[in-house]
Parts: sequence; C-alpha cells; structure tokens
Amino acid sequence: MDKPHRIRRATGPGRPRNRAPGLVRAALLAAARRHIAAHGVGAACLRDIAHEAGVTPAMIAYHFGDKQGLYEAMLTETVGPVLAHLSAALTVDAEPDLELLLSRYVNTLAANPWLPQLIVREVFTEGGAFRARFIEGFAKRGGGLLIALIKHEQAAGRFRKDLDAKRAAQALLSLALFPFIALPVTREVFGMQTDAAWLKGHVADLARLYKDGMRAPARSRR
Amino acid sequence: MDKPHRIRRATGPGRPRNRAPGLVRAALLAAARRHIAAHGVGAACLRDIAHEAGVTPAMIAYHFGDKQGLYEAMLTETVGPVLAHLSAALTVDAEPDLELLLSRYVNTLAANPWLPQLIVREVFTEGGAFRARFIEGFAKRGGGLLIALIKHEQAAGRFRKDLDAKRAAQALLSLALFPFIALPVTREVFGMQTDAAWLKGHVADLARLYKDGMRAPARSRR
DNA sequence: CCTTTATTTAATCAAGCGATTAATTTGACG
DNA sequence: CGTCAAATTAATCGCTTGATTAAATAAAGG
Repeated sequence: MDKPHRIRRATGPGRPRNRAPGLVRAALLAAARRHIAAHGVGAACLRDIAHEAGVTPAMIAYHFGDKQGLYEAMLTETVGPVLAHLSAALTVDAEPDLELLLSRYVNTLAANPWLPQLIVREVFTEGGAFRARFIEGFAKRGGGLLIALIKHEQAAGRFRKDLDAKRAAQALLSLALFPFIALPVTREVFGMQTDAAWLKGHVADLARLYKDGMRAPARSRR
Repeated sequence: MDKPHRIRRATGPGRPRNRAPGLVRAALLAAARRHIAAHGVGAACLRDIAHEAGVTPAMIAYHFGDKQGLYEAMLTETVGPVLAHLSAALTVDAEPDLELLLSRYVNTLAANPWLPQLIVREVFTEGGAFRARFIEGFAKRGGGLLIALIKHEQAAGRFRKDLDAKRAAQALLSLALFPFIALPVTREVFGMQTDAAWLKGHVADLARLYKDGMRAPARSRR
C-alpha cells in the first residue's frame, strides 16, 4: 500500500568479477581525481564519484576503506608521479636552459589540467591536510631548485646580482604557473590556450621577457 | 528520565534589541566573508558563521532569506567595493606610471587578504555562480584596461612592439597577483611577506623586471 | 498600562552525506 | 561437484546540513 515504487528486500545484490582485475580501483581513482580537483575533497561526493566510476559507493569502502583512504591513494598514485616529473624538469645538471625548462614545466601542466585545479583547491587554502605535505614534500624542493638556478645564472654573470634570488624565483614561478591556475579567467580575458602551438609561442615570450628583465647590465649607463 | 541534559520546552527563546541597529547584519556579513573565503560557499557552514557572529542560524534566514541571499549580500556589499577600488587603480588618465599602479594594486590585495582567497575559491574553479559574474563584471574590464596600458606604452615606444599585448598583460597580472593567490606557499618557500616595507621593495623589483623585459631595443644589435 | 511590531531564540524537519551490513554472485581450487 | 574466498550490491544507519516554525521578548506608540 505505502510506497509502491520501493521494493523491499526483493531481488538483492551481487554480480562480481566480470571486469578485469584492478579496473574498478582505477576507475574510482580517475573519477576521484576529477571530482576532487573540481570541487575539493570536502565538497566531493562519494556517491557521485562511485556513479561516475560505474559502481556503488560501497566499493570505495571495500577498496580504500573510507574517503580519506581514497584521497590518500589518489595523492600517492596519481598526483605524486606528476609532481615528481615536474620536479625532475627543474633539475638541471650541466648548462641550464631557461626556455627548455619552462617548456617542460608548462607542457606538464597543460597535459594534466587537473593538477592546477587540485593545487588551487587543496594547497592555496587554509587548513588542508595535503597543503603541508605539498609544501614540505614538493614546493620547498622545487622552489629551492629554482632559487639555485637563479643564483647560478647570477654567478655566471648572465643575471644581475642586485635582485634577491628568492624574489626572482617567485617571479619566474608566477609567470609559469599563474596562467594555468587562473585558466578560467585567463582563457576568457587574455585568450590563453593550452594547445602545443600556442604554448610554444607563450614559452618563448615568457623566456625572453624574463631573461631581458634579469639581464646583467652591459657595464654602461646607470 | 531519558535525556536529563535536554530541557524540553523550559525557558524558551527570545531576547532582542539589546544591540545597535544593523549590528547583527554586519557581524553576519563579516563572519560569512571569512568563512566563505576560507572554505568556499559550498563548504561554509551556516551554523559556524552564525556562531562566529554570536547569533543563531535562524538570524541568517531572517536577515538574508537563505544561504544564497547571504552570499549575494556579501558579494555586493563587501566584495564589490574592493573590486571597484582595484579597477580604479588600473584607470590611468594622463601619464601611466607602472610602478605606482602596481603599488596600488598590490597594497589593496595586502589590505584585504580575504579577496585572493575568495577569488581562488569561487572564481578559479569550475561551475561557480560568482565566476561568470566576476569575469563579466570585473575581470574583462580590468584586463582590458591592462591591455590598453600595454598598447599605450608600445605606441609611445617604451615597450617593444613584437610582443602580443594580451600576453604581455597576462604576464603583468601573473607577477602582481600570483604571490597573493599562492600566499600559503610563497610565504614559506620564497619568504613572501605582506607588510608595507617588504611590499615596497617587492613592487620596485617587479616594476624593474617587467620594464626591462618589455623595453624596446635601443636600435642597436639583433 | 496595553497593544503592536521588529527581533531573536530553541526546537524541529527533510534531505544528503559517509559509512556499515547482510545478502548475493562469480570464479578458483580441490 | 562441493567449498570457499573475493567482489559486488541494495538497503540502511547515524550524523550534519540548510531551512522552517512557534514562542518569547524588548522597545515604541498611544
């Protein structure tokens, strides 16, 4: 009589193992990456993530324990490798080529558009658990590499020495990262694009602007 | 017998008008600004906002209707004026002074630290209601002013002409805005600070870097 | 002193959330 | 062919959220 649309204890659950092993787990991680990058961990809904992965929310508990477990797995398995790649792009052994370095950095960001979103959501924000780990485990090392690069160029006489290396490094990071962080705005206001052709000119312009701005004076006027 | 801690229908509610008129409203707006900037509209909790303002959540319904009404009031009454001030800083009438302009912009950001947080939370993110309004009502006009400024300098022969004005404007905005957007990181990694003394040197460095990077060649080599 | 109006409260509601559970199916192994 | 572990589901639980409501109070006006 009441609630005819709801069948109580009728058919029941079940129907496993049609899929390849690890497929559900991977689908959940991919869906979680997109949802968490778009809405943040707090606002991301497990039901939506599971629905996008084509399974029920209970699978998250089965494969990852709870929401935090899913978040951790996403960080270590999909964010970590990309951050490591980004860090490696900054590691210059012999002769640092600013334009090549910028190109690697920018193209990694363009190839993983969820990364800037995730950083915005989970790092540039008060009181996130990921924030401290990001700063300690990646930003300080990456920033240190950048500062060392500036100092190296200063010592080589290619960059002027009257500018604090930390500030110069911050400026370089601003130029490289901001357009991706602010993509919803820069795309509409400045015509920012993320295809290879556009990025090539973009990197060339950035490198030239920065190099000219940092160039040591040719020992003439001033 | 059951639940001795909960007094059922004992004292009852009430106790109005001890405060100055408009005080509750202002307190709610201030608390909302801080909570929404810190956690985003979606994750901000009305109970927490009301608690911080020293009233009950029902006051939000009374003064603003619902959560959306509180959000709208916050945008028009506290965010709008600061954005207008920021836009006015970009409006140069006679002779544009890049360093003065940067100084105004940066100091406004430093004086309202909730603004970069709010932009990060509500603009640099997919599918927010404020995002479209921010872009149409502020970013496009502000960006246009910046682009016009670059073109003016190019026409005057102070900036080189072989660089797209839109890209040059985007680079300038990157330098000015990113350190504040990423403050949790830039503070720890690059020693970013927001007091007047530090910002003064910061603005001077940024202006010099940008001007030198954009300077038109003195009609010699290359 | 009585009435009225603006403000504020405690209590409650329905919806949505993360998490848990019992039931069920599939494949592997003997 | 029977047994068992792994994987999956529907259903449900407790909690938090945004919103609503009836009651209560202070001040103002007559």
